[in-house]
Amino acid sequence: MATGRTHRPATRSRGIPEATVARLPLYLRALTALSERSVPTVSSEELAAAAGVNSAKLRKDFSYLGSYGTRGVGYDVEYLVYQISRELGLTQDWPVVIVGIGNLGAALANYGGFASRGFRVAALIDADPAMAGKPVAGIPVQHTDELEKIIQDNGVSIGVIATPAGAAQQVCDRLVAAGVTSILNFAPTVLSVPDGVDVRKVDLSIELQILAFHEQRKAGEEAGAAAAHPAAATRPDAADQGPDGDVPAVMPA
Amino acid sequence: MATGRTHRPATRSRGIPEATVARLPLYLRALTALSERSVPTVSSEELAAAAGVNSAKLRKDFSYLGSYGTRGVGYDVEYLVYQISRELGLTQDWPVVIVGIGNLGAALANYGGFASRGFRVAALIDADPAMAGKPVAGIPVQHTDELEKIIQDNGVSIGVIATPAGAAQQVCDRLVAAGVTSILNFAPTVLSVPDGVDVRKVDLSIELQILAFHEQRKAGEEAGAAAAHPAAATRPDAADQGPDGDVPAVMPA
DNA sequence: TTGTGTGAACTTGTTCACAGCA
DNA sequence: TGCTGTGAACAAGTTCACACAA
Repeated sequence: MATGRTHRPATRSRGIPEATVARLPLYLRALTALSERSVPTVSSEELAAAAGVNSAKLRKDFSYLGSYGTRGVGYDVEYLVYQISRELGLTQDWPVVIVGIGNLGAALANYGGFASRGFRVAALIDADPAMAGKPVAGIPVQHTDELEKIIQDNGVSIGVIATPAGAAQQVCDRLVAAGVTSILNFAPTVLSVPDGVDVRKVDLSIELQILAFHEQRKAGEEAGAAAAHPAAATRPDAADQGPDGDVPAVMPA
Repeated sequence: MATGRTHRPATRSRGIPEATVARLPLYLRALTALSERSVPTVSSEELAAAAGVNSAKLRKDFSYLGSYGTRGVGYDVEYLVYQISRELGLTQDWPVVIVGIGNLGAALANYGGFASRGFRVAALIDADPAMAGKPVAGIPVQHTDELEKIIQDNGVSIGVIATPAGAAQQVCDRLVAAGVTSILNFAPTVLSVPDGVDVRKVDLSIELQILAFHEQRKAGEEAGAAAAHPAAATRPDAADQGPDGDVPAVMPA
């Protein structure tokens, strides 16, 4: 166990590991699907398969939240959905603003999963005066000049930056100054923010480069097993999606 | 990794930790910016600040690549750009297909950073016959029927899935069967793939949920220091971006 | 019997702090 | 002198394996 002291489950579990937090949405999605199919209970094994992780990890993750399962049976789907939602703070409504309504911003505005789970697009903001008033995904775009007012009037604490890289830091500074404390950044730039503000970044080109690295490695390995022809031994049921490090790598000191 | 078996091919000493690989693109971007400003050398301290990490980590990361710095001086920018590019496999050209040309697919197709660094959009594919032939970002959309042919003709090994969740697994299976071995998945679904295929996922709603978790926690902590008014102590140089940060999400099969 | 919950072992990643080279 | 390169300490995350509740 992490902290020496045995913590009380039910209410406030201090210290849920970050890696666990990052997986809760995954479990939640799988559970929601089960819930829609009116499945009453799941075992860690089944749920883990659905979420693409292994079952020991899932059980460990859940143990940080409390003891919500029943030995010999499994987890109650509805109950878990509720507990995880609460833990993630999704039982309340989070107004979100999207800044930068280009291709990507529009895609985000149209993204359905947005609204579905506690998030509400409070406003779309763009620097181009020609965009002002034009509706995107049914929401009229507002000009950057309104940014501070929008944030304050709507009590927005989460902002999404989908501007070009050059504008991102400036937009970020204004968001933060206006009271935003969590930022999801799609611009390919490192943002600097004061303490207490969370930034998460999503970066297409970084993801591709990581894939290229592994791809290159595979190509260099034309010696191993039945490589060479991927089309051949397609066995589409590998199931276990979750763990992250492929390429364990030898690492000789 | 999925099956207990640690697949450890005969590949040489190349044991670059996954966490390091995930940061190399960051360093590369910072270095490219320096290169464009004709800066000849950087210290680990400066480069680390530009990339949003701390300098010890950066030095450790570089040490896995080799000894490319000069003590007392720093790193040669051009040389490092080359070494990292090579390590990431960006000295070759990677043809990529994007499947699902909705809002998001179009945004991706238009994304400049795509082409800039070794990646080339070889084709855009969509299931809607009405889309066929329509140019997006200057590239005509092709129908899903052509998928296998496109992959094979262009030697594509990296595929981007930007379809609705319901179609993602099927598209994935076809991509893999046709020879794709790396997939970047934007659909909110767990994909199952055979061993040897890498999947990385980008999921807006997961990112937002993680932010909501931290946001909720902040709200519950209204006791701490300078609470309530973030606008106050703005100190825009906190530098280190990834506190809990990246949480990549490599999902090998 | 079944499947959760969890100490304990293990693996991976980060930070420290300093030896040693330019 | 200044900054890299790296062993060693530390921290976080994952997996194992089994006691134990239902």
